Amino acid sequence: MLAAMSLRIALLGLLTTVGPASGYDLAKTFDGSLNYVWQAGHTQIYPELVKMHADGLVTVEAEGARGRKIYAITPEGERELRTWMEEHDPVLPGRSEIALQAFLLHLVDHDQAIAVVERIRARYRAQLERLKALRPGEFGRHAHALGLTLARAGLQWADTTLADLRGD
Amino acid sequence: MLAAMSLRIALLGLLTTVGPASGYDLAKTFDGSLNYVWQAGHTQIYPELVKMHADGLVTVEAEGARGRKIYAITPEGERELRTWMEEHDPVLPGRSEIALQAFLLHLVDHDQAIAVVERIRARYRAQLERLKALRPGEFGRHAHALGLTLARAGLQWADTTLADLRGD
DNA sequence: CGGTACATGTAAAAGGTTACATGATTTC
DNA sequence: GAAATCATGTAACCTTTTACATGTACCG
Repeated sequence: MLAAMSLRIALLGLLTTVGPASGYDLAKTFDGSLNYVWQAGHTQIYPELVKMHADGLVTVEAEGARGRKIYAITPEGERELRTWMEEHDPVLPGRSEIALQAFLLHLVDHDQAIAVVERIRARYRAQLERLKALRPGEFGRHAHALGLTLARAGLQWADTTLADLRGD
Repeated sequence: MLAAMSLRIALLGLLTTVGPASGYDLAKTFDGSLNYVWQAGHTQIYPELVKMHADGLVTVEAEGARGRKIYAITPEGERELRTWMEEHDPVLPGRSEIALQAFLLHLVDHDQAIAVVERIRARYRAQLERLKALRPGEFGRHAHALGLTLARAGLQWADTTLADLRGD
């Protein structure tokens, strides 16, 4: 069993949380709230559901109009999900364009550096606003709190850095 | 020109910051400090340098012992790097195993939830310690500050969440 | 009957990881 | 002369993105 497969876990988690759903539904949910913690488009979700079906983690519970297929999690899928939560040691994101720009700030001149940090600030600001606008429950409560905390921290860094750059 | 290509930017940034270097050197630097903002192994770096050479962004300045090749950034490479810093709107990391576990916390029982958050806490703690141990200058000053701020925020979330879980 | 939302897919390319492979130089 | 480090690479595989492709049902 591979270490990654987080897309699988996200799908199994959604099926457990919201009950049986189609790939289309799951893609919408990704778009609406889960996308703050894990992103995936329908072109990744549909084939993955087929593989999960082959692996016995989900079943096709019903087929509706327009070829709609309703997937439900199986006991084996539940076991896989629980095992991952209990045993998987999560890794910190190892790539961040924002952190890379921060890292390379010294390579651009003073005014450009300010512009870069202001762009980063706007990103964190937008993230914070989007998270604040989410209805509670639309997003896992603890993940929501984590997202808010990290967005506020990023914003704080941007403000401190701008003050530093301007007042030198 | 594609939107991503951040590995290229990271390599160009390093060549500008530390001067001409071999793929081996660059891989070491990735390992030592840049890895907090962008990760890449030598198997990704070597072929990328070859492509960047073909695209005129770097030159092979010298060849040393053991087939060592010293790459230097070209004016075109400098232009590419500057353009990215000036124009690229950075995106927030869209996938986090930590956030995914936080999102799915409600699916495991109380004791397991505490164990999950403690594991996450240990991750942020280790990150914070590693960043604090870095000699200043070994890591871009602003990226270092951002890393510290985000690690402290994650730690804070973990502490708050643990208190919340324990005192219900 | 035209537009929007529903619903599912495939294929090619890009980005990233793991395993394999080779050989030179230095240090003890 | 054995071990560690230097130094570069390839191949297979997995993950993710982008572009292409198709057809159904509902709403006005």
